[in-house]
Amino acid sequence: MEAKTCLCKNIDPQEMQSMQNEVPNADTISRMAEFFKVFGDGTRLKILYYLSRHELCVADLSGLVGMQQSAVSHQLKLLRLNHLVKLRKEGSTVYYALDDCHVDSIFALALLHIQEQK
Amino acid sequence: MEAKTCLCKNIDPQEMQSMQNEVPNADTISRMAEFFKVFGDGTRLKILYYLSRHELCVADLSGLVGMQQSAVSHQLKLLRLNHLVKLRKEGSTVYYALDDCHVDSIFALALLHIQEQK
DNA sequence: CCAGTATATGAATATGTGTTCATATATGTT
DNA sequence: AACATATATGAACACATATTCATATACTGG
Repeated sequence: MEAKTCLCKNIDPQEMQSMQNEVPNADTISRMAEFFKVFGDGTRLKILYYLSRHELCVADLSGLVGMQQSAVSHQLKLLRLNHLVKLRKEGSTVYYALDDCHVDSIFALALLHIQEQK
Repeated sequence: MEAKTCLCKNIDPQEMQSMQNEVPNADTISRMAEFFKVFGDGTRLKILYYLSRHELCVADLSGLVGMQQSAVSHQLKLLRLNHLVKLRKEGSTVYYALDDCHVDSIFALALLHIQEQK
C-alpha cells in the first residue's frame, strides 16, 4: 500500500490503464457510496447502535433517540431498503432488529479513526 | 421525548437505562456521522481508491476520476479537513496521498456488505 | 517583466436530504 | 359498531451538498 511517485502528466499509459481497469465499476462505487451515506447521519447511527443492543419497537426507538415517531419510521424504511435492519410484526407492533453482522466492526473502525485525530 | 405508550414490553427497564447510558455521546455520534459522510460520495471514493494505489497530483486525479480540476480540489480539501489525505508541495504541483491507514479495511467492509446483498 | 501552468477558492445553482405535520392504514379493545 | 393505539406515508419545508464557472493565487520559464 506504499504510494509510488506520481508520474504527473507523463504517467505511463499502461499504469494509468491498469489503475482504471482495477477501479471498482460505476455500479459498485455507487452502491458503496449509498452504503456509507446510510451511516452518515446521527439519527441513523443511534438507531443502529440501539438495535445492536436489542430488538426494539418503533415507539421505544423514538423515545431512545429523542426523535418523533414519524422521523424514526422514515429512517427505518431507509435502513431496511439498505438491508441493514429487518422487521418482525406482532399485532400492531413492529419490532426492528439488525440485519447486518458487520455493523459493530464498521462502528469500531469509525471510532478508531476519530480517536486517532488530534 | 419519552415513549408514551409502549413502555418496553419485552425489555426490562434496567436494560433500557443501560442502553441510554452507554450510547456514544452527541459529539462522538456527530463525528462518526461526519466520518461516514466523507465516504458517502462516489467522487471521493474514487479519489481515495486511486490514492490508495499512488500518490497523485491534482491534475492526474482530475483525469482519472473524470471530473473537473475544481471539483477535485474542492473534494480534496474536504478529505484533508477530515484527515483522510495529506498533501506535499513540489513547486507548483501538489501531490496528495492517503493519511489514514484504515481506508482499505473500510472499503473491504463496504464491499463485503454490498456483495452479501443479492 | 510577462505568459503559461497548477491549484485553490468564492459564488451560483441544482439536486439531495432530514424533519415535521397531517393523515392513512392496520390492529386491538370495548 | 366506534375508538384508541402502532406504524407508515406523502407533502412541504429548510438545510446541506456537489458541481460548474469565473477568477485568484502561486510558482515556472523565457
